[in-house]
Amino acid sequence: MKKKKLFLIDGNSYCYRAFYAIKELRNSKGLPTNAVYGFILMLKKIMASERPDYLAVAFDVKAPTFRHEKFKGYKIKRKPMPDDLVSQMPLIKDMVLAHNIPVFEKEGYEADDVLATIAKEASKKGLDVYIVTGDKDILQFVDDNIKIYSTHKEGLVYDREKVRERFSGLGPESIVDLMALAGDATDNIPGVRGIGEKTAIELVREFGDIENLYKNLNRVKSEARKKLLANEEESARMSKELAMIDASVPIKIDIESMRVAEPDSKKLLEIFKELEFKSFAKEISSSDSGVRREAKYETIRDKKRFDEFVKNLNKQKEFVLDFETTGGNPLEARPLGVSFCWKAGEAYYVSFKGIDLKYAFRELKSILEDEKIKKIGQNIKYEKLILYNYGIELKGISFDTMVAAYLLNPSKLNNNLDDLAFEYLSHKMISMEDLLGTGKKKITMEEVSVEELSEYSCEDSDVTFRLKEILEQALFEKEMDRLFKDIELPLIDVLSDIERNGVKIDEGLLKKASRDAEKELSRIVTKIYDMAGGEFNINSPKQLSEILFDRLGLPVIKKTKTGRSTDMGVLERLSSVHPLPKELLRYRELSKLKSTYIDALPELVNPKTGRVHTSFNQTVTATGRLSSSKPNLQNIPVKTAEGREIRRAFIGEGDRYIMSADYSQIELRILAHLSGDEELIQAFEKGIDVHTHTASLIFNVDEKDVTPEMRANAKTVNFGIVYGISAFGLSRGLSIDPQSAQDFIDSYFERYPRVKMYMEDKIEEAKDAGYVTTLFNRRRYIPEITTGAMREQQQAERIAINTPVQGSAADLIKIAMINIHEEMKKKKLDSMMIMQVHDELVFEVPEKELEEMARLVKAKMEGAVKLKVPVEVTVKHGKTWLGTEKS
DNA sequence: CGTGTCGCGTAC
DNA sequence: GACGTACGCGACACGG
Repeated sequence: MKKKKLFLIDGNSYCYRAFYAIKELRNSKGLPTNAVYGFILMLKKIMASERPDYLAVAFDVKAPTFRHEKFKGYKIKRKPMPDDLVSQMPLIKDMVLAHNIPVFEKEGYEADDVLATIAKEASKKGLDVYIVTGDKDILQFVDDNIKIYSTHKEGLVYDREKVRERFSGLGPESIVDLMALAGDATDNIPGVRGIGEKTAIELVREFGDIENLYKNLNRVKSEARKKLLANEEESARMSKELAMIDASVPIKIDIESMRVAEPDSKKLLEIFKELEFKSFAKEISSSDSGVRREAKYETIRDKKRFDEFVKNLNKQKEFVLDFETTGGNPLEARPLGVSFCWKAGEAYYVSFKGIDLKYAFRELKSILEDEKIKKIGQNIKYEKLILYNYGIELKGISFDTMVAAYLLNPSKLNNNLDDLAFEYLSHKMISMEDLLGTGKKKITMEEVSVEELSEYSCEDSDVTFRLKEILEQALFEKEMDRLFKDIELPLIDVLSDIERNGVKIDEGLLKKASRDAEKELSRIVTKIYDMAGGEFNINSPKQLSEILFDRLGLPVIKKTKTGRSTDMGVLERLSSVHPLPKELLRYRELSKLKSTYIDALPELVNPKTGRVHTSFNQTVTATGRLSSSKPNLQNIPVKTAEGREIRRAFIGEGDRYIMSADYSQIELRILAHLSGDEELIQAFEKGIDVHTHTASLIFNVDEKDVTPEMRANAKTVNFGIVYGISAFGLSRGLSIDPQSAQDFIDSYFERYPRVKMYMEDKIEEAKDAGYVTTLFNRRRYIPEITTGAMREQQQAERIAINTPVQGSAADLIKIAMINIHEEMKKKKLDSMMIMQVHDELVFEVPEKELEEMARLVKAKMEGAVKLKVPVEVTVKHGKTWLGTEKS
């Protein structure tokens, strides 16, 4: 019979190894986790490759060991364990224990001693023992049954033979003498100064051990060597004792307890979730969380059962609904079925393969439009948009799990149901991949069997229902229930309307612009090739930098991660040395306009409505702003005259007008409010142009003497302040040296002292609480402010300054949107809200409503929140988004 | 041939 | 590297 294998792991050695092998890693709370992660990987690897029958881990105990007692001069030269590793040690021990692997620690002993003690015992019992460590001194214990498994070198296992090979013929019994002479830096054994491993091996081979060596010191050939040895005899003898491992540690050894067993998956899962090790967590948690195990799902496919179901649904106060569709864009997607849930573990799927869709919607309409029957969803805006297509207006939205999860942590990348289920319910959902397959065998939603789709959909609804309970409580505990109920939930209705409305695009104008741009681009391209001395791909920064810096020999101004920068700033500076960069700038400008706007916009016009319907995402930005995509309507050019022309293509339908309403200096006003700075508040109260005012303060001149250049500089400083200014950033913005920028900043803070205090307060707050908040208690966690490296901490400080300002502005405009939307409905206006661009709202307005809308919008925007400063809104209108005149 | 990353540039 | 927040284009590298 083959001998059973026992693996004994030196926990500390493993921890160090893991800590340095895995680059920095933290969970979202800022807790370092890299060593735990690495430890698990190594543990898994050894389990998989060596298949041990028994396993145990030993750790050093942070206390003076017998070695300290014995040798008062035994000074700790070893660097202390890094703080980020110290904090992980308990986690690692818990994790090991959760694997049902015993952990040994003994006060006054190091891990080596404990391991050796166990190894001797196990060896006696006839086990094949492997000690896993990076320490050299343990090699003294190698014998027929005990081998050392090195953590330093992959696959290196020391048996007797390997030890002899490594130390030129010397065996395990000579290790302590070798170390007595050569010492061991990693294990803090001094040895004899001036004697290295090579000399030590020679001496031990000749004299056997150091006792014999010192008896016969006169026989040492080299005089110099003799002197070294004589000088440090004491150190050598001490080193030998230090190197000797004590294999008689008084611990109880029960080999059977080390037998490899199944891990405690519940405990392990808890740890993995806390540390946010998603992949590990998924491995152990498949579908055992109870969601499906206890579930009763029903597929409704005939009319009789459906009619009964509708009666039942009508009795509910609140339920989840979730559509399965042919996918993607809600204006084009076709519903395949819909699931409902009003009780955990119970869900119903109505298949439109069995029930006629038109009939189903006719029956459901009154329920869906009943304000008093509450609706829950995961991204319920999607459900609302689907229903619009069938003339149903979903009312009574009471919860959205995606939005709720976003509020709880807006920095998270994903708030999809799979991730939320896993995070909050430890439930691994049926994935899209499970449903549709992958690669060549991939099918569409329509091809999925009704049974499978039903199971999938019911699970979604069920999970959404369960999530709601948890997220609702969490929002309440963090005092974000008002933000959720009063702002984010009502906003869903507003955003659905904006998206459905869309905006009319003048496709003819863009077609012509495209042809014009095409012509001009080809002219520029010819010129560029000519100047460059050949054709190349101008769009490729790599090829371009070869032309600029290699062929033309222009100076490299700035580097990127992967090469030499050719961005705008660089090209501008190069244009004084060579004519090519100027042409490139022109090319870049025009091709950007053409590819991103002129050609992209018409592609997104919905053929049914003749308009573009953007998606306004409510759960993307870390600050609380909205984002817009497909197309992004929030970055349509405005700075340059040529770019601004794009806005001419945004038009009203027929003879309707575009009306836009802008907050003036909203972020600076919010800064004035949040900081309470008298000087800044005064400036706004008096209606002074804030950039002129800042200029007069930092340049120390009368407001009437502020030159346009001074104002422009002050404007850049004002922006910088909001972004969490740094001398370097400002110097770049103003094209001046960092010292002069610092001078600007200093004089700014001198004149606006409370602004400076505000910034310091926010940084302090973020350090204390771990997060910052906005006017309406929107929260953003910034763990990097204490856990990060220098650079990250500085970035975190700027985030702490900027987020309350940017986020409060977002709160403000969201409130305005809700109030305007409500008022427009109440007054049954024919106008439509069609865009939001952070500090601007855009409407499509018939002529007869121009006046009323201008008044209404201005009043609601300015009055959204009462600040310590007046809020000003400028309303303009015109036939296009470009040609707007004051209303 | 699809996917992910990078450099770059647009907006507020 | 270097002042905040986004989205999206084209190029390119990578893995099937």
